[in-house]
Amino acid sequence: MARATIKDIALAANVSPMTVSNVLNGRRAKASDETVERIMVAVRELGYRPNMSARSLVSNASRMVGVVIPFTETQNQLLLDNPFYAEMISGIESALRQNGYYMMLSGVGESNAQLDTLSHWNMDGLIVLGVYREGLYQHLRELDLPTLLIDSYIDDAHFHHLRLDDEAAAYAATSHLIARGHTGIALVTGVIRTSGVIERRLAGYKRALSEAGIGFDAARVLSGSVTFDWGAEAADRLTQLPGVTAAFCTADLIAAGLLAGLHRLGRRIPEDYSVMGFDNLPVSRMVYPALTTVDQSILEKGKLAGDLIARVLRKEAAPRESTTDVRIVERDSVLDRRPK
Amino acid sequence: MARATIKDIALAANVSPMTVSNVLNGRRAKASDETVERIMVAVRELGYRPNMSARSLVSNASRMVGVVIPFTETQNQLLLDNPFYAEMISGIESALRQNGYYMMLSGVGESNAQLDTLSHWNMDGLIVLGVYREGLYQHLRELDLPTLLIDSYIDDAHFHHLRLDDEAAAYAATSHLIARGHTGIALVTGVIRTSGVIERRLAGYKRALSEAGIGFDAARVLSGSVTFDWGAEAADRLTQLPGVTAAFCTADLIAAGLLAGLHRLGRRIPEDYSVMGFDNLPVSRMVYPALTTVDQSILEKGKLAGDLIARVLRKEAAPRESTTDVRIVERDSVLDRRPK
DNA sequence: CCATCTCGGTTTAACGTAAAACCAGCATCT
DNA sequence: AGATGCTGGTTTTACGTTAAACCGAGATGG
Repeated sequence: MARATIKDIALAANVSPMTVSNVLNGRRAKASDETVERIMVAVRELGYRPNMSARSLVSNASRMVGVVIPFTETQNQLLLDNPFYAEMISGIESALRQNGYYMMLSGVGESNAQLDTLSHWNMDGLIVLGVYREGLYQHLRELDLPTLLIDSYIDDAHFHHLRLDDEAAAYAATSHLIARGHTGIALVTGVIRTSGVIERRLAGYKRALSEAGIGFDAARVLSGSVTFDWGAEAADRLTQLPGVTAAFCTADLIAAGLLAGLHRLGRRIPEDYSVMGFDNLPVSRMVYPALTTVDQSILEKGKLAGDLIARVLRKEAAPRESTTDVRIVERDSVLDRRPK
Repeated sequence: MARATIKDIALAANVSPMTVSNVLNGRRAKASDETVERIMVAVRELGYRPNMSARSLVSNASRMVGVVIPFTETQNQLLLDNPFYAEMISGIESALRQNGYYMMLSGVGESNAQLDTLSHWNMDGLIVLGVYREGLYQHLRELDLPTLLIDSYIDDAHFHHLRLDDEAAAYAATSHLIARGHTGIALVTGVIRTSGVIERRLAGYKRALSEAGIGFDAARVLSGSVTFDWGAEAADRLTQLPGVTAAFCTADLIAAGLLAGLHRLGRRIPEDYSVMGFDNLPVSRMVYPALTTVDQSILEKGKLAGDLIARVLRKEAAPRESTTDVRIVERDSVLDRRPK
């Protein structure tokens, strides 16, 4: 026997299909209690499951939100092995679900093909994580859907934004090190793209130095990629730098690599070098020593993103731009050098 | 202007909608090159995007495979923060995409609600990661879809299976420690459910001991959960055990915790305790010292899973049960105690 | 020379659902 | 008494696509 449809229910409950539809979707309270009861019995007995394809076709909506994350650069693979994205997605999914929406995950790499697949499924809205080439944003605009960009500084009224105050966060982290007596502070970071997150963190780093009367030295900015391997490599560079006693890494993944690299070179942490991370990923507790880091409560941010897009989809008032807070988590990777 | 439909294309190319459909889907080569060309031009000019809802409705298929992972126990949240699942999903998605399928991710917790949502969308097949209560499998059977279970020992001809030889893997790991002169070997593991993965690993551990003439001591089996925190806690228990010089953890996450716990207690690794993990997660390289572990190439396994279900959906011959291989990765957390 | 096949399509109908318009019967106002 | 509104529905139509059946013209076969 094929799956029961709304018509089968109608037949069994002796009403019209439209009444079944109305009752099931809680529209216009146009049904007597008795009718509702008959319908519900039929639904249960026939094991009715709504057909979302049909619903989506006729209503031109899907109750699905597409979530876009980058593909890895080398292989065309979801960047889920980056725990940052993984945690964010958990948060998004959770909030969407509680708002009655469903998540459809898609990676995006060089082509827009995957984005198209999303659009073929009639997404109600989109959440886009991370930074992409400009062409993608053009494509997003053309899809003309409610779209929330996370951690992106694209300037366009078409998009909603969720991000943290990267400048202030980097300022806070650098100041944390300065307050503990460090003056030789390196910045270990990913690629500096214009108009991006890292640029702003660099600005915060500079401001903290400048306010403390420490001169900025471009040689102390080590720029690579947001990976463990780059962190490990950066250790070699860091130890060449005279006068440096601390490193602020703009990602925990980089910091973890730096720790490993410094171990390899026989340096002690935090005695020889203090290290700060960024994100407060689970891994920051697992490395040795546990990382002092900037917590940006990724899970909460993801949930907020889900709530925001749900608000937009319900046509409720929602801010065009939202900013989340940041907080420093002290663990064991930073030495207090101040004289007692 | 609304999105162009197949009818608009038909009008513009001066053919019937059916011909457009046939050309676009490469069915029965029933179109002259010239017609194909005209259609393609129209498709490009009108920016046609297929409507999957309509397609799915009429063809009763979706080219989507549902991927089920557990929710966290405490909150109802995707267990994506477990890098094991994250990596597996990357692999699955990649393979599905290459086979022309799309992935729809869903968490499952206490209720079957989320599984129902999947079924409302007309999934073509399912991939189920991890172990659940029996009720879920009953529900899965009722959905009557091609279903691949990963790492599950449910015995039912209705399902396809993909797993590794857990007994042999644990045997290999334990033997690795024995070969390096260890005789006091603890097993630190998650919850031992009947008919589960861990039970088999326990069996492999026992067999290795027995073949080496080492007596099995139940006190040396520390069972908790597959978390960093349990590993950290287990350090206290481990250090109470007389004669123990090594621990085989059935997950890298546990091993990472154990390392942190032993550091806290001032023990050196591997000098005081050798530690082995399982999975070869990225984190196993990041901890200090880097973990010797059992690599189960999760990404490849995920890809294999995607390929397998695609084969089943194409009605090609596909094995009911597949087993993947395992390999030991030597790093710095195991001491060779054999006399030189 | 008639039957059959192939090519390049067309026509018809249907998938399951919901929006919109409609309607009968009764109660209520004025 | 006629207009109006409410209750509890029903009917009609449409969404975009594809499966299945059909068809005319020319080629092929015996």
